[in-house]
Amino acid sequence: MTREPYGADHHTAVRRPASIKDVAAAAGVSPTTVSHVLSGNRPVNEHTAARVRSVVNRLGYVPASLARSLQAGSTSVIGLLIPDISNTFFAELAKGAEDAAHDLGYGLILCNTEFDADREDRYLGMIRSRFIDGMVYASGSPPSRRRLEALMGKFPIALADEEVEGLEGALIASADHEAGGRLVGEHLRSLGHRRALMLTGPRALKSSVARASGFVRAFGGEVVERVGDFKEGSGYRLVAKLLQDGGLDCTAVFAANDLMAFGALTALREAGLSVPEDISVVGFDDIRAASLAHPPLTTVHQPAYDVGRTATAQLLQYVTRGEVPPASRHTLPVELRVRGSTAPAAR
Amino acid sequence: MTREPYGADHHTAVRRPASIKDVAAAAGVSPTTVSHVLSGNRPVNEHTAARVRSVVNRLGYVPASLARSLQAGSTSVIGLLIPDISNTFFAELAKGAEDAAHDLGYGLILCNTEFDADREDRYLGMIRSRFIDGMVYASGSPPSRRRLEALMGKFPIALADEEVEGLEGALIASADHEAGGRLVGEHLRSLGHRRALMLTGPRALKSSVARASGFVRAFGGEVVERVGDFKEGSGYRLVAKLLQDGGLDCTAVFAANDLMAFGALTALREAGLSVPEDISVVGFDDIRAASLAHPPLTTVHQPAYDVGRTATAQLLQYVTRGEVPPASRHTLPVELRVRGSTAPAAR
DNA sequence: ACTGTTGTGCAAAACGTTTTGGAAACCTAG
DNA sequence: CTAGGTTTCCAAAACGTTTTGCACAACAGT
Repeated sequence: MTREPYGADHHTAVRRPASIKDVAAAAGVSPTTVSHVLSGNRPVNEHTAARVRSVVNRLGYVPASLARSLQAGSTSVIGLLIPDISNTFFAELAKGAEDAAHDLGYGLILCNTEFDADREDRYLGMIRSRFIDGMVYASGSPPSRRRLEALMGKFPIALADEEVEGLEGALIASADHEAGGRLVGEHLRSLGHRRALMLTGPRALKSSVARASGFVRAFGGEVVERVGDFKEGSGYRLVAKLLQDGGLDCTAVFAANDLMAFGALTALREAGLSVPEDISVVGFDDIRAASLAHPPLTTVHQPAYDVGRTATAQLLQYVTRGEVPPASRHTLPVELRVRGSTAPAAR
Repeated sequence: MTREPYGADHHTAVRRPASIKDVAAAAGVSPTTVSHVLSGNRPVNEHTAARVRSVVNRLGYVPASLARSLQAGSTSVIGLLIPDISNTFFAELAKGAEDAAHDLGYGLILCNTEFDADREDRYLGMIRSRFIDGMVYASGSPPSRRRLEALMGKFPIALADEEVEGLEGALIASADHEAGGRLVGEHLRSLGHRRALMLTGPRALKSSVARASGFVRAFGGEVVERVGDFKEGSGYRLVAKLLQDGGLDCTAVFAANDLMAFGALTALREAGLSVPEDISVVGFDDIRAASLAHPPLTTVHQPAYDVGRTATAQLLQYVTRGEVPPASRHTLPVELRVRGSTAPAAR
């Protein structure tokens, strides 16, 4: 019993697809001509072209993009490296990146790292092996800085919303964190607040530092700072701790992101304080839940979508020309969304 | 003035990377040997191997994965087609898919369609041009059925959470929508509710129908059905309309997803009704905002992550063997999360 | 001395395209 | 009839790997 070269083993096996040679043979022309017919790269006699096209249809021929990419020297695919796609901020950013990529006919590989350095390395390997033409990098787990630095000059990379410490010379698109902090500061000041608690994010992140400094400067009043980790639990713990250790001597809380703000809200509620009557709370990011929460959270809207879109569009501008992008900064405007969690300072 | 072949135009141009030939030449061996050294596919004299490795390092040689893929006949990349990555359900699903892909060394291309048929077509083209080895399909915009059907037998495709109407013979992973509806029915019944409003999703989606039928069967009481579109606005409008047209003659509302439930909540609140005292509300999905809302929403937790992970893992099982997956169904368990939006029926 | 066996490395084919320099045939104008 | 132009198509090279068959040497066992 002979074995067929392809398929027929069982109906589940994938059969060899038609190649350009098959089409050429069936149409009685050379592969060159088939290529020209399909690409329109050079004129072909209309009669021959029609015959080729009919064979293409009959055989269901679709050019192998791999071979095309190999020849062209680029894949029309880029990567998007982020820590956690289930975080709505990054999901929005991804959406913007995907849109920008799609507009220029590029594909986008989702590189979700879960903050895992090995995983990040593996994905960065895709750019070194030239499987992707570029990378939009939005992770910023500090240990990866060195590796990134080595790649930066050789491959097209754009930084989205992360100004990694010590990484100058990069193409960067990010929200105006400083301005966001400032808006909050002005808002609370105008409501008569003079003493506030600020829950910051990790000190290593420039964005985190910028939010805090913008706030402190604009607020003018007294600010107590506590360092969190951008997670709900840390907002809860920091506030609960303060409440327990002899009370929270302030009329407003500014958390450097919404998640921590929610944690703070829970802690305050549990302590019998009501928001915004007793104390005002402000977040940062404007995630979906912010407007749905009770009370709806006053927060700084971050243009996550635009950050992703801008970073990607900028990157592609250079990728399409086969260039490594030069240093440049694109700062996107931020907006204060005043909702129900802030009110005039209690007296 | 002569033009250099690569780079040196300006420091921004990408220079030609070292190829296996360059390495071979520099090490005084054949490309074959270099390949064997790196792949370990055949033994090579340790002395020669060391020399080759040193040249590899010196030149910073990284094999071009494109060429490798072309030769191997597969790219180790699959696609994930979804309508909207910024929807937390799909973001979770994507996370599961990405994890499963990563485990087997596969990359994942994000195909976000925004429910746009053209966009979907373009992405499906990637599988026909064999740029991706398979596709996890989670969109289900009805018009694409025919196209999908044509692909199904020829390329590896898995359906995630969408049992597209009339598309049998597929590999499917989905949550147990029917059971979810049943759980809600039982819950409300046990709280003494006898008359309920059900806000369903589009009739064309099997999942939507299953949620409703499971609910109706288990609830037993009287059910008024209204068809929505899974968006917040439709939940709001449907309830507002009913309230206006002579009152809502029921003690509970079951929305086929959380977003519509939020819309319903808003409409009820605006009408002066309080939840859950006057009327209970239940959602479906358990998106992030559900637990943060006020009152926290009772809902059915859908294992989005597992759906994505299972669909992908199953698909890859066949992809790695070069087979098209056979029909099979993987139903994942669902869980009722009882929170603050449901209470015993008012009398 | 013959026959294997093992170790080592290379040449060439193959994967499926696109691109480029001509060749052949035909036309046109002088 | 010839020089130059057009039209139409093809052969071959190139993209960068992996795989396979083979050659050559060295060495062992008989």
